[in-house]
Amino acid sequence: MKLGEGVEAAIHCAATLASVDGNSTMPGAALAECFGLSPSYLLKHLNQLTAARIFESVPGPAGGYRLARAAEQITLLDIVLAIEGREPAFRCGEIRQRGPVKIDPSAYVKPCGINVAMLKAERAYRAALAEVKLSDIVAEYAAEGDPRSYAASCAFVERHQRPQKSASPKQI
Amino acid sequence: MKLGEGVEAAIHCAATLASVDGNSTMPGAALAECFGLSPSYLLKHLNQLTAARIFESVPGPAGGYRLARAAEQITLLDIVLAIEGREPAFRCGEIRQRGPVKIDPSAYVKPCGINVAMLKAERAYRAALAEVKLSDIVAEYAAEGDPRSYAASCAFVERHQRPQKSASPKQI
DNA sequence: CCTATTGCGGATAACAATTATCCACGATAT
DNA sequence: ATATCGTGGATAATTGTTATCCGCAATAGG
Repeated sequence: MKLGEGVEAAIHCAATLASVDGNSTMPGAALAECFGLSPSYLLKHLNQLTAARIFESVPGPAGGYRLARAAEQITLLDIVLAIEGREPAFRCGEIRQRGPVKIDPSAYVKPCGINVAMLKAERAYRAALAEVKLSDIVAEYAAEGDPRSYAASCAFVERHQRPQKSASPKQI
Repeated sequence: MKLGEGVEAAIHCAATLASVDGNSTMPGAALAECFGLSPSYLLKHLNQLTAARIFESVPGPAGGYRLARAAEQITLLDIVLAIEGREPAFRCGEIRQRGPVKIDPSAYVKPCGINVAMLKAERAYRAALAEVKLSDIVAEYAAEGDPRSYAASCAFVERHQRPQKSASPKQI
């Protein structure tokens, strides 16, 4: 059981975007630089987050990314699912009906008890992630993190964020 | 986030071994046949379970595998950790201190808040798995599963289990 | 209108992990 | 003695992850 590295990058980027002003944006290249990540690969993940409606993207010069909604409305689960996909970690291959023990298919209408237990555990995992809001992460960082580090992050954002002419797009 | 296929195989094998008589054993080849799995690869997983003291192995003809302790004393977490390893799914790469924002190392003595939240969620996952005993899986299968399927499984075990001469090894 | 900047998507390659197979070896019941 | 079985190592086949590149569309600013 392993999460891709993209998850860590995605959450850090989301936390960073949470502190840009109003509807300003931050280019993907700046986010990559901020964490020492390869820009070309990070863009893939930023794309997934945009597709999941967690980020919004603005093309053109002065373009970039911003949060699609308030940090209070984004959970760690949203981000993890956007990067890792929605399929459960445990994939039941129904091996119970693959050997010589296999009998009539009508005997397997009930889901495999093992699968049920594993999925239930994963629901607990996801529930725990859903309880953590992006705003919690940012608040904890501002309150508990080292003040110098926090100031450095804010300065970096200040330096790279770009104000937008048009107002934030209307909600559909 | 994905679990290896070995987990499904391991749990099914454990549940099967739970219904062998006394200190009888069942050969790995029989377990592989039971679920239509490749024998040579399944042996690797059975080995991991033996190393984790969940299974016991007996060499020689009439040898094979059996549970190392009662099914009530084995949880799904035990099995998952034996196969997947004990490292957490989320591996914090400390990317917060990899970009130009990085400052003095003394600013990063506190663990990253993101890592804390992710590890907490995984503890919830493991706690849920620890609550499910192998005996629960077997009992549920006997009570709720299709009677024909249950009978077929029992017959398969009957046919392949092998009684042992010597008593179960003493607990250390 | 032109240009520079930015996100998007596809194609592709480098790399790592998982899955699978095979063989020589030691143990042991018959 | 011999056939059966688990162990461990070596090795391949397969898949997934990580990373890079290039052409395209969008757009702010001159």
